[in-house]
Amino acid sequence: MSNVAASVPTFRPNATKFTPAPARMPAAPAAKRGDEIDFTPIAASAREVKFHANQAIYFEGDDAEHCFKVISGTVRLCKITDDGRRQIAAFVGTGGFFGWTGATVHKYAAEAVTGVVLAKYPCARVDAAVATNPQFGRRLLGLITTQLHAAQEHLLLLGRKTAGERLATFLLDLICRRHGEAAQKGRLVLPMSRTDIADYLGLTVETVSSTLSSLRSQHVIAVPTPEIIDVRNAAALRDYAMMA
Amino acid sequence: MSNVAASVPTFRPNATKFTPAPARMPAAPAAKRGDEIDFTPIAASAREVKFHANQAIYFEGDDAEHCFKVISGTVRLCKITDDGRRQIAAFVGTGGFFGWTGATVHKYAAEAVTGVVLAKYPCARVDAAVATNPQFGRRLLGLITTQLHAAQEHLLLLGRKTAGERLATFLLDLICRRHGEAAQKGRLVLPMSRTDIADYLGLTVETVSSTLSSLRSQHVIAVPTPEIIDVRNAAALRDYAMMA
DNA sequence: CGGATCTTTGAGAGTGATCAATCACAGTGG
DNA sequence: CCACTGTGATTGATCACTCTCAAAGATCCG
Repeated sequence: MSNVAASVPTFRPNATKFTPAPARMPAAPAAKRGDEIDFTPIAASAREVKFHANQAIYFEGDDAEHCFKVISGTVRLCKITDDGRRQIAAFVGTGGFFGWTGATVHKYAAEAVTGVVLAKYPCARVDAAVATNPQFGRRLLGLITTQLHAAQEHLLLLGRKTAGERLATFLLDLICRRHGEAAQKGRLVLPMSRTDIADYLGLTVETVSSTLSSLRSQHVIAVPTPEIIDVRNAAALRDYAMMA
Repeated sequence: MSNVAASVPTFRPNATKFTPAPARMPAAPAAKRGDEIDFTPIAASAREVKFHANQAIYFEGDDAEHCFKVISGTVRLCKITDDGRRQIAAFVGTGGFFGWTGATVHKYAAEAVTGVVLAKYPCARVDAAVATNPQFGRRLLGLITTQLHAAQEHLLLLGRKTAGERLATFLLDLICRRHGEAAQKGRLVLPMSRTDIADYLGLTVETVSSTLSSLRSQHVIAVPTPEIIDVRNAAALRDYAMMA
């Protein structure tokens, strides 16, 4: 099982040293969200680790020794085919949890999108906590269930939506989740590249770019810099996303 | 939130009365699989219910009062857009579990593909069992985690694979899961229609049909009747599916 | 200022969708 | 018994959305 596909850089030596989540990720105090999990039952076994942008956190097929909670930054979870095609299953932002697998190995790779700080927990400890602390197990179950629902929603996007609908849905999702509260309402600061967006939405970079340009020309959004998107007409965006 | 999309029949009055999973689903004694769950902790609260082919079990948005285990037959889990586009997130076969949601409502619709017999469990009971019986919670967590991984694998298929690869992957999956052990190795008895397959794979009926014809003309498969597919060359099928 | 990476733009090509028959089969009623 | 009807599957022609290929522009950093 060749995890390291030829063309996909997972540990770029020339990446910035660490860049602790730059302006892209304002240092807001990680407002508690409903889908966030309380790890106090296993807090003692936590260790803090850091990764810089585009560094691999683990590969698909690696032994599942640890799972992680994002303290700051953004992580992508992805699968890669032998010929290099990549699909990003999810972006995990501050407060998010990933890396849990019932099996002995990880089923997908995890990579840092920005510089990230993570809390690292031994899977064995998590499993033990589940087996002894029903309340903890219940919360973890709720978290994984939420992730399953998100994945199913994404199936609809990848299977049945057009490029315009995908982009609009993506932007609206970001507005809702608001990784790192932007100062102004309607302003999105994207932590990820166009390539990442394309691999998340099942499109090519070129299609992402031209679709954004199309939205821009209709004054639905403005793109002052590539990583900043101002939503000028949220209603039109919702129409585009095929949502009531 | 209009669940009942105009063109999609969810409760056809002219459907066969019950047809308890015909030849399509041989009455094999549901060999225990690893991803099956033991519901003895809440067995007392179970009730057996039946649905005939194409009958809705619940709609997206319905109150999440029950979850289900498949005793016999096949169920589809799907989402439908306002304009009628449908995406099937998963097929659930004998022994499978569905309908669990941490939230108060179901996040997707469930419909019988064939005539099905289900064991029905109150969500509240399941939740209570999770909160009091750590072993049960642990098993349920493992089950949902497996479903999440399956969904993520499907994301790769919908986002990055060609029509041929999708069909090949689908057939190989069926061979592995082998809903109802077919007598002979390599013979698949499809419980679902071409339309269902198309909505599962993010394609149209026509593309599914012509892709199957293409595989047939290359002697990779044989299709004696529309619902029977004999895999003649599994190796070629694996090549098609882009798998090592 | 030069080099690398990322983004944008545009022209052309191709896969899968759309549109339109035809076929196959089961159930129904004459 | 057999035309009639309705549903689902198949096939083919055409279309279009997105990909591919190519190049230029933008930004960052040395």
